[in-house]
Amino acid sequence: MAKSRRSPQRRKEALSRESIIGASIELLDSTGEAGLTFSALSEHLATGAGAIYWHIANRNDLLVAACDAIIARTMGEHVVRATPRETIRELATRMFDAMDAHPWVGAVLVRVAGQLPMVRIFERIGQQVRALGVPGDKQWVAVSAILNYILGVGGQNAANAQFASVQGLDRAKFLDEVSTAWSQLAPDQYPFARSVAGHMRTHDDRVDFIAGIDLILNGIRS
Amino acid sequence: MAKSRRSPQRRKEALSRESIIGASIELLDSTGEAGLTFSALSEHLATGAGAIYWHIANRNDLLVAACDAIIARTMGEHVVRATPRETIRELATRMFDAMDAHPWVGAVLVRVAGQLPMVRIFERIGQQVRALGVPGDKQWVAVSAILNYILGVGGQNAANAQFASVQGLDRAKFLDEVSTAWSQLAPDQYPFARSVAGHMRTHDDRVDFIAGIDLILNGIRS
DNA sequence: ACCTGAACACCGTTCAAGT
DNA sequence: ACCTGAACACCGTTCAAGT
Repeated sequence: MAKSRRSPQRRKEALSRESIIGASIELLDSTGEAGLTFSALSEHLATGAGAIYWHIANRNDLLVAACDAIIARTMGEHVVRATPRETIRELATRMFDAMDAHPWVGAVLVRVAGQLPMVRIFERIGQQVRALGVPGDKQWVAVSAILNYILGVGGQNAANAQFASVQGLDRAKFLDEVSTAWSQLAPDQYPFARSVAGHMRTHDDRVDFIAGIDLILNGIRS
Repeated sequence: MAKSRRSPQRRKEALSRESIIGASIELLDSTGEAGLTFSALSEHLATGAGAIYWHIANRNDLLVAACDAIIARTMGEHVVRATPRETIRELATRMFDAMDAHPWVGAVLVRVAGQLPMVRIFERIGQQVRALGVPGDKQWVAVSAILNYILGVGGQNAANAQFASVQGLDRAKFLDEVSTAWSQLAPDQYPFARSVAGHMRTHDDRVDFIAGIDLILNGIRS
């Protein structure tokens, strides 16, 4: 009110690490990992390309920060489950859903070994593995098995999503194509791949993912 | 002999897809994934950059082909083991060793869902899971669990190797640094990560990897 | 302290021209 | 048919100059 003049739509608020990360996530969700360029990002933020470097170190830093923002959200919310086993299932399912909603997360996650986003997941699952009563010297292997399985699935999902989007196919169409390709492999060399080609066409990724978690949990128990 | 003149050292034989893939693998092993550029590769092959495109479609095609060459070698050799379980352990161990010797393979592998290199591994493990007596409708989940675990570990190893090489550290020094970082996390937020920080410093990746495979195999049996 | 935007070095890919 | 190498479009990052 005191201000005599305001631009009709304030074009931007002060740039900040948070606003940059937020814009990056939007960009990553809509255009994939390759879509996160400094020119697209600076346009999105109505600023110069170089300005971004005042707040972040480099592109990789930005990618990890964006990934960590998703993971912090995903792992942050409280879990209300009766048993450690159910809690682990819940956490794993959340991870699946997060990587499904943001396919680039899976791809980034597999390259940030030992860094913050991974530690968050590791910690959360680790506490439950401990609560499960797994002896101390077996906890590392148990948690690693669950975590690496999640990362593997995440990477694959990211690859599927990227491959499908490059070809302009939706997910179902894409899986259908892969399934067809597998069913046409040489019968003497690829009998197993052929035999499960049909399953790939009809299966529910999410259900199979959780079945895999259950399988590993059974292995942990024994 | 009929030839009047030969260049003292024939600078190159005819370019071929195979020779390009071979040179790519050398380059990838020595300089990592970022080191595979068309300028480095064409220099290595004593040819022009554009010539390579006569034999391969693009950089990604080349990366997948290089990866597949390693996987074909790794999965190709015959396994002489008494039981399906031992055979799976052997195949998984080979994968670990291959990804350890060629860290870029893990990174490439997680992005080629459904394509040839992955199908090779899938098939090989699938046949053994079938031999294990797993019922038909559970085979997909069982194989996926093993495969995704391997991919997860491979991705992590690739990330570790790349991170370590960027910082000019050897693997042991690098793990030592991560271990120290984990042990300094906030005790109330990261009790589990802190508790296993010591294990990370001393553990044998390969041994723990196989322990994870055994854990999954136990889950499959139950 | 924070931002601008031109400049730099480098990259994958294309393509007219050669053999 | 296969190769050359200059040209193109694009990228992450830097930095002198502004406010």
